[in-house]
Amino acid sequence: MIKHNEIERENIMKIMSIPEIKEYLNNNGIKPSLPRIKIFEYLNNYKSHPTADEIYLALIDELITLSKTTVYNTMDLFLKHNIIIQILIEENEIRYDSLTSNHGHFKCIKCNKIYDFKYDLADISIKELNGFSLNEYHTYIKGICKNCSENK
Amino acid sequence: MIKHNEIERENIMKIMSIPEIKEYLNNNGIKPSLPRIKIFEYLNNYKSHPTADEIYLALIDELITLSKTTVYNTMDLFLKHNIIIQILIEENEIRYDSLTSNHGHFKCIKCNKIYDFKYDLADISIKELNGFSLNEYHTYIKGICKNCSENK
DNA sequence: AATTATTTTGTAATCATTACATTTAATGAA
DNA sequence: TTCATTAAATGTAATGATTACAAAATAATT
Ligand SMILES: [Mn+2]
Ligand SMILES: [Mn+2]
Ligand SMILES: [Zn+2]
Ligand SMILES: [Zn+2]
Repeated sequence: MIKHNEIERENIMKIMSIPEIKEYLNNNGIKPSLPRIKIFEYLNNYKSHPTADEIYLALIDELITLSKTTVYNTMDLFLKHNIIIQILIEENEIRYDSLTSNHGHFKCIKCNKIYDFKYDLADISIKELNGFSLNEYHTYIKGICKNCSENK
Repeated sequence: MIKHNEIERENIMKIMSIPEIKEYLNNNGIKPSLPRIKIFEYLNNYKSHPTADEIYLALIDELITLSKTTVYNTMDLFLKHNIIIQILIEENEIRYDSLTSNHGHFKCIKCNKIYDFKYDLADISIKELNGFSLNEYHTYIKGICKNCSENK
């Protein structure tokens, strides 16, 4: 179970080939079964931050025996091995992201697309949190994306 | 329906008396019925950022006919009139906050307490979001609070 | 091949939230 | 005050995402 370094983490969002995904899962202690590979591929190589249901619907045509339970099980497994994170933006829906390094999300309320952005909350000193130990940062912003503003 | 200014907003988190809550609801176009007053009082004067269920359980002894539906209806009404916000920290649970001005939340993973902190994301320029219009900022941090660290 | 462990699946249960229809309370003419 | 109208609160049932659980399929090991 090799620990990945920062440079490798930065690369996670790059599109990965099937052999690369296999190796990545192996390196993180996950046996790369077909559903796991395909689910990770979809998560990592497709632009969106999908829900479990979206993953299921995207893959069911190809993996015709896939069950939703498998998607949920796989998400739990990926979470346990820290190769994905959950993101909460709308109530009652969990989205998943294979980019695990700290970054923010922007959700456009017109086209519903979720954009990543870099930022570091550690830059800001928060006096109310002196003496606290901060482990996980989450930030999301809602608004209207550039594309939707222009195409009025 | 009077528009409140910044100074008034800053005061929201201050503990409010029943007559003050009545006036506040009236000023925001909400008829101050007993359940509404009590729910807002609990939300505003009690430290926590409760779920609908926590509000219900906290008030049912006093308002013995209160229904959970009323709590949800009231939350929707308060949201529509912008006197509360929703906060999402854990999956599948919606919490509510009567402090509507932009601020962050810290959730301690030991004692589960949720702390407020001030900060302004607008201070940070995010180059990926040039040309986007940003409407709502949400930030939460998870970790261990000072109190829980000290009482090891 | 037979045995054992792992992975995947289908079905049923859970639980927060929502929908809806009914009851209760408040308002406001007559 | 009484009657009619509107608003508020309630109880019950439905929804829908997630989880629990046990069986079936697959892979690994002997
Ligand atoms: Mn992301
Ligand atoms: Mn708060
Ligand atoms: Zn958009
Ligand atoms: Zn604590």
